[in-house]
Amino acid sequence: MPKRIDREAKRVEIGRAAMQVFRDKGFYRTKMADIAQAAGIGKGTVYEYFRDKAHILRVEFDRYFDAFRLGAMETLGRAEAPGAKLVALVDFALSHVEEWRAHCSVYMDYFSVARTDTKEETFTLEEIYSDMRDLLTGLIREGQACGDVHPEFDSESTADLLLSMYDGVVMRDIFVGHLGGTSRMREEAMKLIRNGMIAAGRRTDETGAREGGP
Amino acid sequence: MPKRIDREAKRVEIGRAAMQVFRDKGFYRTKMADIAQAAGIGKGTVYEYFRDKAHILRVEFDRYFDAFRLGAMETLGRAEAPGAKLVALVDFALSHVEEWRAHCSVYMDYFSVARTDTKEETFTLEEIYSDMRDLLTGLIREGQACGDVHPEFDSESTADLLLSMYDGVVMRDIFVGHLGGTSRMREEAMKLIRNGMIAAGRRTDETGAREGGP
Amino acid sequence: MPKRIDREAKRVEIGRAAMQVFRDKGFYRTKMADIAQAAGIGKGTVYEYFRDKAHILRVEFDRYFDAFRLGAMETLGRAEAPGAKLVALVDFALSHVEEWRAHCSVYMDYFSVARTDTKEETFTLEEIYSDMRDLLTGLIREGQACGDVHPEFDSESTADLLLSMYDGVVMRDIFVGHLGGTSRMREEAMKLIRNGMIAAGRRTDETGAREGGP
Amino acid sequence: MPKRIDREAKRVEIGRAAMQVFRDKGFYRTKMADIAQAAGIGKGTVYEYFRDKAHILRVEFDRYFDAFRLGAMETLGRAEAPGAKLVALVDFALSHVEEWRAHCSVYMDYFSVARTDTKEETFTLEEIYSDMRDLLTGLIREGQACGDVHPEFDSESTADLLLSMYDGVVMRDIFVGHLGGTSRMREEAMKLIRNGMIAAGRRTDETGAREGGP
DNA sequence: CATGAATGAGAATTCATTCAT
DNA sequence: GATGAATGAATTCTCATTCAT
Repeated sequence: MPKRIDREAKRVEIGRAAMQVFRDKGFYRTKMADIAQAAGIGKGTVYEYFRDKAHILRVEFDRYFDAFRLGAMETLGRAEAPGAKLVALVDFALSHVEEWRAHCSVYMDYFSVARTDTKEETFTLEEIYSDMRDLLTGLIREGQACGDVHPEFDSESTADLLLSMYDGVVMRDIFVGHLGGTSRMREEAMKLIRNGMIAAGRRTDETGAREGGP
Repeated sequence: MPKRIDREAKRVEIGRAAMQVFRDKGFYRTKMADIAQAAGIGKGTVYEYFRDKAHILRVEFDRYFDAFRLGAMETLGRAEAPGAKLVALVDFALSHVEEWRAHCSVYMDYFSVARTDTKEETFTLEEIYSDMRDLLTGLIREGQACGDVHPEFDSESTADLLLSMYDGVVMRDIFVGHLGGTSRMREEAMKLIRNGMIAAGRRTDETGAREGGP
Repeated sequence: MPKRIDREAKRVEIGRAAMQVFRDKGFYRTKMADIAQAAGIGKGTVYEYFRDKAHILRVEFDRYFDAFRLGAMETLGRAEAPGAKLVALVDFALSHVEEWRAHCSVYMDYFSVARTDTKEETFTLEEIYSDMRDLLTGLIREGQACGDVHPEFDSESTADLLLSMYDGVVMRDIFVGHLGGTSRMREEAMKLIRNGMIAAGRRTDETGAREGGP
Repeated sequence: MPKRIDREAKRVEIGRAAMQVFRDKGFYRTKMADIAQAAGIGKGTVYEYFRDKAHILRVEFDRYFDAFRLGAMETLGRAEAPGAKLVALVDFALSHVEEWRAHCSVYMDYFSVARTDTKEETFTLEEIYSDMRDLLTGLIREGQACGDVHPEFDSESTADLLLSMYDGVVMRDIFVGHLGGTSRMREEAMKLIRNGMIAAGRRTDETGAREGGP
């Protein structure tokens, strides 16, 4: 039992070290030796914990996506109306980016590896995008049904757009790189969505009232 | 009397073939031999036209960014008011994605290579982002000054957000992959921005009136 | 608990094998694969011990020159008079050629590589030539001052000439190739130098008296 | 007929240009393109005049050795006694180095190529060395027979030694590189040989009397 | 378990040589 | 003849992965 825990702790430690290196040099330019060195262990030892280089990425992003899923569910549970849920979800997603900055910097590489991997390993990517897309589409439809969301928006395309915004913010972080940028972008995004999509008079959510009635 | 060849045309041709392969297999998994084969030429010939693999990417994306810059300038020239310019610019940017789909699919790899390149080659990336950011920031400020744009938006962060949306849409294309998605996302994005950022009563531009109101 | 290996011993072993191949095929025609095969190891393993092909040469000739330097110093320590030192030094140098035949055969390639190397690695060549030239020049001058050496010789040019003789003997070995040639050339060289440079009556040294006479 | 001459002139011109580049970069690092550029012609044109890269070397050194042979014969023709012939020959050989400096710098590469060439082309090298060795051996023997040359020298080994001196002086030039060095080395070499090998009282030759005696 | 020495498949790149114009 | 575009054989070098200790 303690063994288990030690092993798992070490795996996490190696994963963290690897992500750090991926972030600095990019996945493809990172050598297993770099990872081993960063983790302070021998080259062969990495293979005791991960099948191969791509596996590290996979495991790390499984953690990332699991946290995302969990947070998203919690967020949805806390809000009542569809419009509020929608806004809260977007807000959560962008805040998630801030919390997982280390992973975001490597996101593109994960994308690239997931997309071009030849072994047919399962990468969570397509699945979670599909899930989130369905979720958003449903929320928009419900929101429109109850008058929270402007009816002029096409639910599917708008869901795609929101996902794209999320992706874009993730990428942005890689470039601009200075802390705080994401947080402020998130605020603007929230304004944009509230103003642009949510019907006036419904723009209140638990994140904080933005517009108050008459 | 030697063989006369339009080197520039051939270069473009090889570049096109390379982009095709990059799109299919990803930049890092693409071998120079693949490119040569796709272009129907010998392996060594590729090196007659490009210094190395990354150079192909660089040249192709220079073309991409040049076209972007040109189109953006033209777009700005056609609109009058800052708000209209802003909307038109976003509209153009998203339409550019549609036109240059082949490049967008490889965008992430360009990102990755540009970011991690060890030789100190010049990649246009940072420069154009910086330029566009300044441009957008300026437009938002002007728009706010003349009442076109809601004053609650922070110009810099909002510029970043719009750039992120652009990046996100570019990426999206890689995943969803089916044509038309981008076009419909663009429409939703325009609605969102008009509704959310542009003051009511100013939401008309040459792209088409959306809300008139007396 | 990992595999323990005497890295230095293995390095020497690979170096030896490489020199053998260089000798047979010449440096430029030798492939890393040849060296690996000759050393009975894998291609990649060579790179664990040497940066590249030229590095092998460098390391091997560092050993050669170190031995030369050491031997030269010892030789000088054993002789008393300048003339005797001079003669003993030339004698040692030529005997060194015999001992290091394997290296001499590759000497020209070392020359060539050292001279044209593009990376700015340090090759010992210029340094040791410069050192030896100074040493010889000094000895000749001292010898002339004390009457051991004929005064008509210009010390610097004669030092150059003696170095050239050394180089020539090194090269010769490559061509003639049969053992023993060098040894006999050395004898003739000693006669020539004793007769030609050393004043009669001083032609005795510890290497063996040649002319005594009252 | 004029065609012939033009062709030959151009061939010489290309050869000269090639030697210049070989001298600067070394034979192996020189590309055919470098040679073409240095000669101011197209890459393919070089092949109109030379079979391949090694062929340029071969042709150029044929010219070098032809000149050597011719000069040696003339030199021998001018001297009378064996001792004088010997001295004159060595003197000529070293002066030849001075005259053909451009070739000497490339001598080692010629050596190397000649030694390791896989196609079984004829390189003059072994032949001329063998010829010169025989010639020198003969002269020494004759000189000893008539009392010109000290009897203690072994004719063959001494011939080898003299050849080695020649080789060494050729090499030296590559390193030291400053003009004049060779000329002064030659003077010292002549002193050494006259004093060391030639019997007193016979040390006069057409190059100039050195020792008269009372 | 941990390790790092060994490996060889694989990719980039070079460049002598050919040959259509 | 002259040329330089095209080529692919040849070589270097890298690095993920294995495995004996």
